Amino acid sequence: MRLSKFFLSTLREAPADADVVSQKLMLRAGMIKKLAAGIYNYMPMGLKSIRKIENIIREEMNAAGAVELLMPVVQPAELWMETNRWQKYGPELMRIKDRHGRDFIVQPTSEEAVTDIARNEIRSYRQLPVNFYHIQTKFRDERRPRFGVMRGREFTMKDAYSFDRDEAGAAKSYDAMYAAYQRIFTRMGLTFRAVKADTGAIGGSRSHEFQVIADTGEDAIAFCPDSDYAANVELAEALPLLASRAAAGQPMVKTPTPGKARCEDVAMLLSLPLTQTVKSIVLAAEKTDENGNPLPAEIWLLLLRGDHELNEIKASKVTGLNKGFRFATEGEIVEHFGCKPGYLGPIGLKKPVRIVADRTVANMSDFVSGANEEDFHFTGINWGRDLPEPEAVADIRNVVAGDPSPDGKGVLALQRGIEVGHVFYLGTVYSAPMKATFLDENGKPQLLEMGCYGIGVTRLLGAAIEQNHDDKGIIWPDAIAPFEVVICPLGYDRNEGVKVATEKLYGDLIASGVDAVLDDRGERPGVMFADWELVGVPHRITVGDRGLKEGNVEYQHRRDEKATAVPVGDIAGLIKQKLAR
RNA sequence: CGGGGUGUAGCGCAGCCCGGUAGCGCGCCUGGUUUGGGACCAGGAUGUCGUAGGUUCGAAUCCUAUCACCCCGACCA
Repeated sequence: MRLSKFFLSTLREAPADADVVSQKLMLRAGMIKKLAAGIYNYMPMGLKSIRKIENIIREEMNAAGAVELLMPVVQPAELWMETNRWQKYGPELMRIKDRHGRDFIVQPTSEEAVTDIARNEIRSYRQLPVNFYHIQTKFRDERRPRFGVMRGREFTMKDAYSFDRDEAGAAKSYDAMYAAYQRIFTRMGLTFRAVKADTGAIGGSRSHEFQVIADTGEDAIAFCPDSDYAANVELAEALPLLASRAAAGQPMVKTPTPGKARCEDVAMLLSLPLTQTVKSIVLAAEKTDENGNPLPAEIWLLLLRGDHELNEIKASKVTGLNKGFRFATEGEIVEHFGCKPGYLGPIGLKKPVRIVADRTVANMSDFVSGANEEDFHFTGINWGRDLPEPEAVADIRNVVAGDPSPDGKGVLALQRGIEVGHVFYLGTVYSAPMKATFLDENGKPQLLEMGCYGIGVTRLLGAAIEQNHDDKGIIWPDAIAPFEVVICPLGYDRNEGVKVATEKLYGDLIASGVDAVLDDRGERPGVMFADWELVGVPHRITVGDRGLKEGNVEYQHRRDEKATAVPVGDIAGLIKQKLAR
């Protein structure tokens, strides 16, 4: 591609409303333009990378046996009513009406549409398994769109849906997709990790997220450097840090702790380690009577060690809290504890509450907790002696670095990631309400077993940049760079020698299938270098009069400090070698 | 959704308090000189000052409404 036939529009300064580095760089490099909150134009330079991402995905999906089709962006509400998602999805689901007043949605995902296809088209077990996918525009009306294309409202997603005759088949389909995803992100040149993820209401163990590792990621990942254990912190199991409970060694004492509402402050005041304190988190579970009338909320006290954090997803799996909960109001807290937040604890309650201790807390002894009296804590608290054993002991905290790995093979480390893919076993959650069945060998209808597999195409663009940039701009991995190579001729418009050598080189590269761009603007070198470093093309060849006199051009990788001289005759070969062609 | 903030040229910003008919840098256009890290000189174009009302002789500036956008919060005892 000659730049004069393409379109490049860079900015020296990023628009003021850009919040993350990938968004700033994409805007500055002219890859995207914001049209509205969370809605972007993809400019030619951005689209080039997107197409490369899509093609890698497409090739690997096809190789894994999936079949591409295309389902519409606008879908009838009736389909979404069948699965009850019309009611359940909430305001993120964009709802529109046509001219007749009929309800439609703008698809955030396509389970309904694909299940509708499946129930109409799949009649026999002989047609199974099958995996349909498409790469299509999605819309989710995010509460707060941000992070550029990483959490936009409109975005492109590859979503695949497998259909199998039984769970064993679905497991195979799942494994095939898992393997395909490994290949896809590897080919893109990204550092990533497949982590175990929450399965929500569906349960089971088959759910993995593919996380691109980046410090700026929204998700926290726990992994074990000594094994292959990796899980989203939402899910990562926290083992008890105390194997057993030590015998009580102190009497329980009410201690003044004026103004010290946080565990850290109390520990410091009393010169105790933070690990000797217990924090109290009060939740409320709404209750209704048989007729569905609201009853007073049931109040729960969750106890965590002072240095630990509540994991709400884990809490939501505790029996009694699994129907939904919220944080208790201050009124509810005062009513049950007789005290304002800051000095709460399990001892001296005004009204009974249900108590859940984290696994570690359950094995603590001589610990410190609020006294349910403003400006007082108890020290030397012991289970069984000073208060009854907790009603329930559960894993309700986030793991922290240094925790033992759940597989028993070392300790956990934490890192941050950007979720770019998710593979998920669905079972019959869509096929059942939509009555998507096939006939088995005995002519009996059976529900289709499903799995779904998503890749955020446009999010990948941002994630790749978050992972690969420096203060000058983007540094694309070869496979998803808008161009693989840029040729910067110095004096293209006025030096015949440079022009001839450049044209020859450009012709050679194009003929070898290299995706090269020739900067034929005749710009000054500083302008060209700055632009292409911003855009992030990984390989640069500089053709200048000075080098040509020695028979050389210059090669510089975007990560190289300096250019190296390469004989004119060797450069095309060098590039092909670098690109592994 | 709650709180805060901002809307002035393609981008970044000043002007607003104290009303008098809009400016700076970058970019863009023309000509010239330059040409190995975002050149220089000269000339030039571009704004319904987010929108709609109101106050006023006069509104970017004051008032009201509205829209858009951004930030923070909604993991906490």
